[in-house]
Amino acid sequence: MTARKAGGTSGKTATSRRAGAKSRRSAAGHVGDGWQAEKSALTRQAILEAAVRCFVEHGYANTTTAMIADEASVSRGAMMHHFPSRSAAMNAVVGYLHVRRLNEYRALMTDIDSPDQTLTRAAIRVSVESAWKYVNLPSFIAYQELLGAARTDPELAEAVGEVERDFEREFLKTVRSVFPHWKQVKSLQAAHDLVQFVMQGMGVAHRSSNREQRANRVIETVTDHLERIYLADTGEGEH
Amino acid sequence: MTARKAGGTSGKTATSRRAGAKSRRSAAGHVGDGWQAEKSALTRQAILEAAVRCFVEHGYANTTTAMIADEASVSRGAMMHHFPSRSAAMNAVVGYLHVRRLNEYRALMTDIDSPDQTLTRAAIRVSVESAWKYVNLPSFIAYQELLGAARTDPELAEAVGEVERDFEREFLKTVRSVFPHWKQVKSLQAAHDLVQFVMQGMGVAHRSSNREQRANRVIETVTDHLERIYLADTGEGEH
DNA sequence: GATAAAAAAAGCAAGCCGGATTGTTTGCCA
DNA sequence: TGGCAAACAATCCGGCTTGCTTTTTTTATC
Repeated sequence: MTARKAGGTSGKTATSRRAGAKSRRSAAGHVGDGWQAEKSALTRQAILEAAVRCFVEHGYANTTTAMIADEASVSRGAMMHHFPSRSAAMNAVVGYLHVRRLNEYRALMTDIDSPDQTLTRAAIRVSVESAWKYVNLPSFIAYQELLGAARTDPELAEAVGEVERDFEREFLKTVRSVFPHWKQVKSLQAAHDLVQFVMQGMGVAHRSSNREQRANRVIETVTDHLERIYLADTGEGEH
Repeated sequence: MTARKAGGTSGKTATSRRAGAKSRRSAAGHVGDGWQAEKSALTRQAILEAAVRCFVEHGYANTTTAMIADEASVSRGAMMHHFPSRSAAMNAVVGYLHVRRLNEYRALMTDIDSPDQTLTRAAIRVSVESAWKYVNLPSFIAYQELLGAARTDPELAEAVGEVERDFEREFLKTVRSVFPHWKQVKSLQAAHDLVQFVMQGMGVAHRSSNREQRANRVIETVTDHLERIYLADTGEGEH
């Protein structure tokens, strides 16, 4: 804060001359208030995206603030300006990833064109495959890094916990909108949970042997299962 | 890689390796025989166990060598004597955890007394619940920490990858011995994969809301599924 | 009321410092 | 000599401070 003040008084003459030159532009172009803020927001965004890339490549713990700044092509000072501390940046990434992976999941899910009246096995399968694609996305991997770190970091845990509730709610909402013919909310929730946990489990099982092959088999199995549940839900199985 | 050599094979049998080096001593004075080596092995063990506790409580990344030494009640010098570098210790922990969680999983699984001729639904359910218990064990959590770190740490990745193959093989072997009546290896493998991934997924989903409740529901669902597969395997479902 | 000068603030760059962590070295002891 | 203890050196990272440039706002003057 003292630094702010000290910096302000300096270089007045130079500033004044230039300010004169620019004021014309300001009057003519009427750029208005915002474009500094806009640029700022752009830098912010760049930093957050860089952070995600760093998480994916180096992991949460190995990601330093300097690394992020470098990846975002901004100085450490700029980084510091936008996020006064490392944890501030990390918390911001949590929020950024929240909306990003929500969007990406929705994008994957709404690719499924489900016939209006009935749910085909093909549609179920595509949705399961989408979930698998989802957990292989950078945004998921980065979020997983945060989740892992949050286990032993109270501050991060709070930030993550806060979005987690919202996330699950939105997640389920998306699924329900994609599968409107699925009547029982209860069984849909159960099905959704199963898929999510399986995919999450496969997602974090990086070093399993034959990962792809086993994933495909599991996808097949889960599709079978979902189809059966679905038929029980709409068909004879009710109650 | 040099660390790999030093610590790699060690995890499983610290004593045996050391015995080789000290053969003359063990040949000479049998009472004293090991006592130096034995004490050494004891310290080693204490360090490894302390490391696991640290992983669980603070996470892999936040665990320092000093922390481990303190938790194990040994000096940093002693720690350094047994494991010349941090990574050497970490690689050793991989080996230690490998045998430990194998044992723990077996212990959980062999608690299931399955009737000799047929597999009851109750037995299936207990096995699924065991898997759930398993992923909540400290050894699993610690291993998960290592797995996560290994994603971006080549050296650790090699150590983990090495035991991972063996682990999966032993895992499956255990399941087959518990469920000898399950005929088709293929479908048993698929079932086993499903259970493992689901549990792993739930295991790492620390911050989910209603975790316990949802876990129970998933356990129920998976039990249903397994029972059906099993019946298809042994019963009408040809082969 | 318009306009130019001045002040303030915002964005950004770079250097320094303290703390933490790791690995080394030296020495002690049974 | 093997097991171990403690001081030591080197490194790295995060946060703080300082200072410069550009933009926005205020103020004083015509």
